[in-house]
Amino acid sequence: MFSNSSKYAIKGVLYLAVNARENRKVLAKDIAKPINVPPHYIAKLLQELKRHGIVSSVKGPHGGFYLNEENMKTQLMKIVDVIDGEQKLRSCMLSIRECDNENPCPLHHLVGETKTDFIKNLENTTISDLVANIKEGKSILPL
Amino acid sequence: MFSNSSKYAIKGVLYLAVNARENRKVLAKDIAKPINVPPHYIAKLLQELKRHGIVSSVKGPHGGFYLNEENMKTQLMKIVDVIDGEQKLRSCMLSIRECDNENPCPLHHLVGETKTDFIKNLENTTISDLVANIKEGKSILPL
DNA sequence: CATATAAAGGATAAAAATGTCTTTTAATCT
DNA sequence: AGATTAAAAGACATTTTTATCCTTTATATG
Repeated sequence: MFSNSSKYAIKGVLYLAVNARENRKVLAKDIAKPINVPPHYIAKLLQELKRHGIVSSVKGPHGGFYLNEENMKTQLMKIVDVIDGEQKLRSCMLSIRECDNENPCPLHHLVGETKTDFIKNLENTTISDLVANIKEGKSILPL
Repeated sequence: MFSNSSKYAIKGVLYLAVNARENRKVLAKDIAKPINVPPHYIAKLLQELKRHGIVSSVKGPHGGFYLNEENMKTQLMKIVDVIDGEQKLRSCMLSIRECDNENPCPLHHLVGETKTDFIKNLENTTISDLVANIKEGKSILPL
């Protein structure tokens, strides 16, 4: 569906959403174990996410990563787009360029609304939505 | 969603379904161009599919690949399973082992029925179903 | 039976994804 | 200012996926 890297990125951001705040930053190396991702790997991904304004960070003593109020409003799609590129998700099941509703490839109807709905969900769901679900017990940690 | 290799495999099988029969076999190298897949690559994939009884082939003069009646009944899921492994498709969006309906990961509900439906479609749809759709003009070639 | 044909199989190469390590830069604290 | 901390950046290593090439085996045909 999407790459390991995107999964890692989402897990990292979600971990920050639950465990970090501006006055309670988390070090890259302390995120790695709880979300089950190699330390240097998650560090790289968080750097990239920071560059795109999806997470916040401060260097030096008492530094680390966190999400501010604005970051919490990030759509899941934004994360996937930064890491994998949105196109990867939207492209035809058989990678046929001309495939669309007018010219559907042989698998097009098999996916049908399904895929469109999924993408809409990624666009409409924010990090804080996911956190809300967790707090309401609708979904669970750990990652 | 699934790998390039699976896409190639599906395209190859579909091409055979439409263009080959036991008395009209197609050479591996002649499949490559119309489905837009490297010649040696599709040859490898067809070998693997043959091993699993998904396509038929004969060596030597007037040999080549084709689908018999039985092959036409292959479920799409079978192809994906042979090439990618079914598990890849079924696994949790965040690759969390314990994730299921009782212990849903934070993305679980986002996919919801959607993914289950898609997998059911792959299981219920056969090559001849896809060919029928093409003949009825519900989906289009080329690949 | 010899020869040509085409898949099968094995080895290798290239590219992309994943993972690790080292150095540099920025912030904090004494 | 100097030392320490931690992210940022860049280089490097490994693994997996994708792609190509060469040899072997099976089949048909003259």
